[in-house]
Amino acid sequence: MICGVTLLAITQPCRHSGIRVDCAHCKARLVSVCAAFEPEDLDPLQAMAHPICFSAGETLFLENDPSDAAYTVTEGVVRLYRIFADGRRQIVSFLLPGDFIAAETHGRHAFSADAITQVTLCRFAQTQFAAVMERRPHVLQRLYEMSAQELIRAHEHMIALGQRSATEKIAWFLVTLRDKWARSGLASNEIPIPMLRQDIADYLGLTIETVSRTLSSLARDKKIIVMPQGVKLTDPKAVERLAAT
Amino acid sequence: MICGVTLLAITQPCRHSGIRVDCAHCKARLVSVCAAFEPEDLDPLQAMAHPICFSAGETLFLENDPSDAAYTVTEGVVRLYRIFADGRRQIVSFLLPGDFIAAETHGRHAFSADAITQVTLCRFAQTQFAAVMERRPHVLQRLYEMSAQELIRAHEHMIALGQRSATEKIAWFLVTLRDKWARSGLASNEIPIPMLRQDIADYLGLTIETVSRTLSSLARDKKIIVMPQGVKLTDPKAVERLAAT
DNA sequence: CGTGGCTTTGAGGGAGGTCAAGCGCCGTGG
DNA sequence: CCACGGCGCTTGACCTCCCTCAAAGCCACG
Repeated sequence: MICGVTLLAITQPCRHSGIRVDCAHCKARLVSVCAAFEPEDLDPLQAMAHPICFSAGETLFLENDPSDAAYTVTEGVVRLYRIFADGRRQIVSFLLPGDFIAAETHGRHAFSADAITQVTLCRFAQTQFAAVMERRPHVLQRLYEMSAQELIRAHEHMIALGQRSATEKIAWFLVTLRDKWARSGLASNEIPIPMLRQDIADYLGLTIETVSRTLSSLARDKKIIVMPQGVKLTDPKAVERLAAT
Repeated sequence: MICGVTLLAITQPCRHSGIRVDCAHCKARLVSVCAAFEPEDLDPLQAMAHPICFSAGETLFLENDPSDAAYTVTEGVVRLYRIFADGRRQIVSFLLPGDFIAAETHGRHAFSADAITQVTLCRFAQTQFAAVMERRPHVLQRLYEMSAQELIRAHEHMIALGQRSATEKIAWFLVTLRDKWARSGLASNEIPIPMLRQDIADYLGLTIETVSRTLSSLARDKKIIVMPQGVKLTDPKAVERLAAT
């Protein structure tokens, strides 16, 4: 069954309090900022990490909301986006477990975010976080490296938006999403896709119709199989060739 | 005369050695990483900063070149880009004085860069730079902030590429370029544009013909005046409205 | 079984790409 | 000094890919 992990997450109840933080067993730790803390030195991390939980569809925050915290996604998928007055929406990135949210200017969020599936986050209050970094430069170092990495990803997204055809965009989306899942331990050519067609369209600068048509066309060519909750790459090489990184 | 600054830079001779670093009088200092150093504490900065100079058209480095340094642009304009096997090119950003270059993965440059005008850079050897940051966390802090800021700019570029029409893209390009120049002290509605039409096209995901047609159309509507080395916004409000940030 | 949200598919149109020609500017050489 | 050639830019005509509008299918839920 495809997307077992995601579906499981959706069906679990979402409790907003009373959850214990357990950094030692956190699946997201090693791919997140938290990896800057040694396993035998998790106490200060655990002390300032506060878990929050959102159901699918809930809004984490809106653009321009005052921001006094940073977050690490520990479970679920988040979309980060900006909306125009006329309703156009650009999804800037999909956040998976391990991803860090700190994009803000002058204490306000630069983008809106909401939960695509059920989501759990670790919340770090800005002041505490700053204090910890003061004493542990390598945490800041780690944060900087992650941000630089994120910048490179953003650049590749730009390439996709600016230079690729609809088919290439979809192929690129599938391949990069597969690799992102792999990073959080789900390495497979069966790619869970919890987001709606509209999300994919707004991520790639296309319309839902074009997304749908393109997926159908790839399926007709026996390169993929479209499933209710995701896509299976039956000819990964061909799809990767289309993605043309 | 429009673009006096840029033209001056182009006509100056480019000497590759024998230039003294003078951080105290560097125009780019206050907007770059170097702002993390106090005015009375510029010696360590000056000690590790090595100036390099490139003529218009020269390549600074190519994608995948090993990278053992970071750079700050002190004069001129640089384009950062990636090229595909089939010749498509996406320009990821234009770097102006004060901008910092450190985008790399695993010691290799993630993108290619070359000089659009004559360019001078301050080079910081990776090892020295890392050593300084070790002792001065606030430099790292500054670097992180700049990188986060850059990430936000990249996201806005993505929005431009994904959601905007040709006219909106051009308007956005003009407005943001104007504001970038303003940041390095050249605040005016007469915008120097040292880059070629092809550069603009590859930056916005358009063709040179569309760039040209769109500029002509904006000029016909009396919103701008197209000049040999740049563009003058005759109706800044209208152009800003089109840019629809 | 009906309703509503999401997706797929089809038909037609338009924004921007492609191809091609011509212009303006500048450096070079006769 | 002017003719020539090259490069970058502009403009026009045509075409294509993707968007728009519309309808129908699928599935979950009441």
